[in-house]
Amino acid sequence: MSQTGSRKAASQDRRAAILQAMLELIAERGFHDTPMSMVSQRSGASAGIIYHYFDNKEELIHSLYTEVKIDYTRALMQDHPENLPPAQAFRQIWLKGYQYHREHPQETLFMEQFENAPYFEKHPQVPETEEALSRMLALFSTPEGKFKDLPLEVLWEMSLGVASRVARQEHLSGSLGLDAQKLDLMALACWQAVSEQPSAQS
Amino acid sequence: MSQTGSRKAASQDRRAAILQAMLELIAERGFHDTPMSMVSQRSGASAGIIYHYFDNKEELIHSLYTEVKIDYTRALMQDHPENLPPAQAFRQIWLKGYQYHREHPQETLFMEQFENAPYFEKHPQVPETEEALSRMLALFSTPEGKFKDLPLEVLWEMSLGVASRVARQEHLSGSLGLDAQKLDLMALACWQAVSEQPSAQS
Amino acid sequence: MSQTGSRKAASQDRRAAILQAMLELIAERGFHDTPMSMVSQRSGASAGIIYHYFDNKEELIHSLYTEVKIDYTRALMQDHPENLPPAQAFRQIWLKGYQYHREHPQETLFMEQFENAPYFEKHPQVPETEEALSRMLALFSTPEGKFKDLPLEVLWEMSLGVASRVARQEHLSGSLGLDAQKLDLMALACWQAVSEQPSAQS
Amino acid sequence: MSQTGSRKAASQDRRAAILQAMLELIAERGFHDTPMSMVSQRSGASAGIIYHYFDNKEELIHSLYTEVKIDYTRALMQDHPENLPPAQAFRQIWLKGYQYHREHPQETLFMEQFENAPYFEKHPQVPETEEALSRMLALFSTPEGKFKDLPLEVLWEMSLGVASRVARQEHLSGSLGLDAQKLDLMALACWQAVSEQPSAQS
DNA sequence: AATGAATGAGCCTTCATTCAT
DNA sequence: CATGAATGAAGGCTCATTCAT
Repeated sequence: MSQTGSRKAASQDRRAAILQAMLELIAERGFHDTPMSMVSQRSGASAGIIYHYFDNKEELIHSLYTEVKIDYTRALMQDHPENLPPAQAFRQIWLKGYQYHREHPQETLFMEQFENAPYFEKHPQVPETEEALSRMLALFSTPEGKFKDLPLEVLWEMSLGVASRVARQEHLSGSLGLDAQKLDLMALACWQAVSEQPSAQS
Repeated sequence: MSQTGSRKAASQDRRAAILQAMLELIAERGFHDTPMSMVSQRSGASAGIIYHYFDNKEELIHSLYTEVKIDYTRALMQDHPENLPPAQAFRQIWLKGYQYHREHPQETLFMEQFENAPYFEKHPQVPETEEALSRMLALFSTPEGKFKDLPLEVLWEMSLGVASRVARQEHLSGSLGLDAQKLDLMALACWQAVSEQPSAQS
Repeated sequence: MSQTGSRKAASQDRRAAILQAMLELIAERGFHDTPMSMVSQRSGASAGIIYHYFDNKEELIHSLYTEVKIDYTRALMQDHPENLPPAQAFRQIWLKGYQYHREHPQETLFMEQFENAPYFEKHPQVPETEEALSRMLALFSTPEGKFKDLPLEVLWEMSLGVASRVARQEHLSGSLGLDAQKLDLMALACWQAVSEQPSAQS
Repeated sequence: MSQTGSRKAASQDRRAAILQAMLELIAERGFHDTPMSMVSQRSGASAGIIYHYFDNKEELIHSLYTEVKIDYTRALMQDHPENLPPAQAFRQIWLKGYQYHREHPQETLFMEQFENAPYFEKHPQVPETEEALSRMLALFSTPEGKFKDLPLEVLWEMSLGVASRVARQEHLSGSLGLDAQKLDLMALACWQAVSEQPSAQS
């Protein structure tokens, strides 16, 4: 059984290596400039065996997306502070999102590409993400701090979407000079955008 | 001269037809799932003649990007209101941006894809866009209304970037139920994000 | 008539320009890397009009070959010395051949390529060449100086063939350091090869 | 190991079949009238697999040239007689050269074409050929028999160059009626051309 | 006669996927 | 399970030739 165990482990390693290779290559070159032969080479797996783990290239990419999305969601929710005023909670989550994207540029580029690719059938919802999202939302439906009355998608774009895109731009074009103070200002700006402001209308 | 003129006109028509076909197809299928043969078919031009108008596929796409970008910029600046309070000016521009994206989903999808494609060398700056951008910026460096002290790229993502991405999502996933009131709220939210707020609570 | 004459002259000029362009381009790039469009460009003739002068690319090349071959033959026979001892006559002709090839590298490269191209149907004999050849031969069937009893083609390769190939090599690889003395030695060597030697067997 | 061996053998066979097909086709039709699809068909290999063995068409042709050149060189040096008077040694080598070209018309046509093709960058020296050439030269720098004081390229054209071109002509235009006696006479003629003659008449 | 835009067959090459070993 | 040679359908692009103007 220990043998079976190690075989299984080796198998999981190989699967992971393939996913990792695909992730790196897509970030570097894009979907279509990433031939399976290159994934094979980079991952150390033979061309044939990849089709043992994944039905085809498309399915491999969908699997990768699911894994990355879960990883990202976990990062967002990790060490989640309980009992914090909404503004603070938002700030922390926003900063964690930004940090994730900065520390995982490949994942960021990949998600961006994937979500922009019209030839990929709509990816099924990732349950982990859905659940985390609703947990997050609950934090911001309190008397002390509410979101504006806008669709969830819009709120997302105004907050974590901005974090993602700014982090991606920083990665691609070098630094934008965002120090801790500027990051705080950005988190605040997003909070001002999504939250009900005391005396809004200028 | 009328003969030369009509020949020129026909030639321009064909060029435009090719660009249009490429635009539609990229929006529908993406760069790499758009073979030149399909562009040829859709545009009614023969496969060979495309290379009379464009050096190669890549150059065709770059040309398309330039044209679309200019078109978009024009839309943003059209009927530009002089002597408006910054908050109002911002609101108008934001709404025009949003409107453009809603009315030009293909252009929107295309720009998004193009700007996300790692295999496209940096496209040369489009002068029209640069100029419009600086004209816009001038509107928001007044005592009555200033932008937050954040890089231009960040401000863009928090404002017109949001308009683009929300419009794109609406196009892809059907309506998000954004009526005029919600759009106003969104424009305001973006303004709150990018502008210096009177008493920013911590 | 003067108009007709000048029209005819212009027409001939154009024809010549086309042939010249093709000659240059083939020498520089070879048959197959010489598109008709390039011939059109270099010659200043439109793509369409070329087919007014020549049936197709192949016929154009055959016409060029005929012209070049006649030109070459004329050069060989020009100022032909009468009443010279065979050895002297041979030397003069050989040197004229060599000189032609040095002064006309494009023609030389073209003839070489043409005669080596398996896809060109056998070119019909050029009468001018045939006639010149037999006039030349007559010079070397005298008691004082005879050719060896070998087929004409062999004698050709041992004499003017060598001149052609050496001149071509010099052109391609820069100088081989062939001064007047060496050229004389080469002419002599060829004469020794083709002529009956007094006491041959070493 | 026998398995690996046979796989290797099969692989070598296929490589050889591709080279052979290319050789035949170039001899029949020339480089540019030999599409890869035809090489694929003639060799029995699929179109794609050719690129497993060779980077591209050009590299395939260069590889072919190297192989043919080595083969030719081997033929020239095979059973090389030691301690023969230079005139005899020359005669033997010349005849072997001629014989090779007669027995290998495809190789002959191919080499001729290759060496005449302006679009092929200079092929890297083939070491085997270089070495054989210098071994040959040594035979003809003795008191009893010397070459004329002419560049090596010239001597080559006057000797083995002639053998090649005559053999090629015989192949293309049928027999020139060259029996053993005539061949001996040709070998002698070439020797007379390249060697210092006792009393060279002017 | 002259132009040059247009055609479309064909070329070289790539690559997702399969399958004999 | 694993390998990697093999397949063959495209894909981007070229170019000899035609034809509307």
